[in-house]
Amino acid sequence: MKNKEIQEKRMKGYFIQATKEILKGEGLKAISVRNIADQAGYSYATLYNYFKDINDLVFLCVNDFQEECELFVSDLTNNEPKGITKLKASILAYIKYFVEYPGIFELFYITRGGDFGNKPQIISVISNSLDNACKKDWECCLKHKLIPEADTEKLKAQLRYSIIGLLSLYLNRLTPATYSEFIDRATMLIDSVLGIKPDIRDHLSKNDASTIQNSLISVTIKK
Amino acid sequence: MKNKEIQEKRMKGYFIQATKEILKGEGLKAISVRNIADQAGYSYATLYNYFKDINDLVFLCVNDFQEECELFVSDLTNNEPKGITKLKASILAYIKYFVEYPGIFELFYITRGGDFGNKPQIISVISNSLDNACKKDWECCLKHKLIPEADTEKLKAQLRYSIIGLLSLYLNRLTPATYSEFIDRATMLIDSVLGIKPDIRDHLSKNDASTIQNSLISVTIKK
DNA sequence: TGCATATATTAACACTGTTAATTATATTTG
DNA sequence: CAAATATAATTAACAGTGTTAATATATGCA
Repeated sequence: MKNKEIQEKRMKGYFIQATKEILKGEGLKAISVRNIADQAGYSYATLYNYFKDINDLVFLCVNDFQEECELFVSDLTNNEPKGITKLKASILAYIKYFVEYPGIFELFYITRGGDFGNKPQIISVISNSLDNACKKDWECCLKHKLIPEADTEKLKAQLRYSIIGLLSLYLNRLTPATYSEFIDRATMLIDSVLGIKPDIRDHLSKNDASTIQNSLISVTIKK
Repeated sequence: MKNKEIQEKRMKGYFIQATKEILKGEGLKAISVRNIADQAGYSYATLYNYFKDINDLVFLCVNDFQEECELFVSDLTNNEPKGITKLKASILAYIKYFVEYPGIFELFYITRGGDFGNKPQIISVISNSLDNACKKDWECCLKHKLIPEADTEKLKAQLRYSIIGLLSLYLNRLTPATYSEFIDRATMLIDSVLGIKPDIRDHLSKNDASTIQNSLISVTIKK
C-alpha cells in the first residue's frame, strides 16, 4: 500500500509543521498535545496514531531546525572575508539564531525528552550542531593552515561547550542582563578561545575580503 | 511579634528541607506542590501561606546547595597538591557534584523559574558558583604567579561556560554515552583551557604534595 | 450497496499549579 | 475560665497537562 505511506507521511508532516510553528513562536512552554493538534487541525488523540508520545514528535523537529540554522548562519556571514574572521562571524551568527528562537535552544540543549537511547541520529545532529554550522569555515581554516590541525578538535570542543553554557546563562538566567553585554561576552569568549587579539583590524576586516587573515598558529598554546 | 517570625521561619524551613530532599533524591521532575507538602507533613495549600509560588520555594534551595557543593569540592580535593593541580581537581570535583545530583544542576542552570528579575542574589550565586567553589585555588595560583593575572578573568569565563555546556550535553543528551568517557572529556577540556599538557606527572602528582607545580605562564596565549 | 478495516474523536483518568471557601486551631479579650 | 476574634491549615474546585480506552466516522473492497 503506497497510498497509506504517503498519507501517513503527510499527516506526520502536518503535526511536525504545527509543532515547529509553536516552537518558533510562543516557545516550548506553549507546546502541548492539544495546542499542536489545534494548530494542525485535528483532535489531540489523533496525534497518538502517528507519534508514540509528544517527545517523539517534538524531537523530530530537530533536523529541520538544524538545516534552518545552517542557512541562517551562511546568510548572515556571506559577506565576511574567509578565514578566521568568517569562522568567528559564523559562530556569532549561530549564537544569534538561538537568541532569536529560545524555544529551539531549549529543544536542542535543555529539554529532557525521556528515552534518548533510541534516537542516536537526533543526538548526533545536536552534538555536532555548531561544528556543522561552521563546517566550511573550519575546512577553509585548515586548508590554508590558519589553525594547526592538531588543535582543531580541542578548539571545536571548547567552543561547542562554552557556547552552550553562554547561551544557557543568558537565556535561562538573564546573565548578563542586556543583549549588548551578552554579545560583548560572546565576542570576547570566541576571541579568547580562538586566540584572537582585540584589534582594530577586527572592525575593518568586514570590508576587506581580499586576503585571508589572522593566522592562529603564532598564538596557540604550544604543544 | 518575635514568636511569629520564628515560627514562620521554622515553617519555611520545613518546606525548604522537604524540597531539598526531593531534589537530591528523585530530582526536579518529582517536584510538585503536593509532593513537597507531603514530605513536609502539611497540606499542599499550606505551602502558599509561606511562599508565593513553587518557584519561589525551589530557588530558595540554591544557597544551601552552593554551600554544600563548596564543601563537597574541598572535601574531595583536600589531599591534592596546591596550585594548578588542585585547581584542576576542584573543577573536576565541581563537575562530579552535579553528576551526582543532576536535579541540582537543573535547578542551577536549566530550569526557568519565571520572574528572576526579583532575585538578583540567587542569580549572582549561580553565576559565580564555579568561581566560588574554586576561589581558594584561584587565589593560590595568582599569589604564586602560576597564572598571569591578566588572563584569569578570561580563563574563569571559559571554564564557567564550557563546564555548563559539558554537563548539559552529558546530563541532558547523554553525550558522551558513558561516565568514564565523560570524565575523559572533562579532563581534556580543563587541560586545554588551562593549557596543561597531557603528562605523566599528572598521574604521579597526587602523591607529591611538596611543590607547587605546572606554572601556566609559559604556555599561555601571549599578549 | 454492505461489510470490514482503518482512522478520527470524545470521554475519562491521573496528574499539575493555584485560588477560594471552609474548617480547625491559637490567641486575645471580657 | 469562657467567648470572641484572628490566624493558620485544610478541603474543594478550576483550568491546565499527557495518555489511554471506548466510541463514532470515514474509507476500501467484494
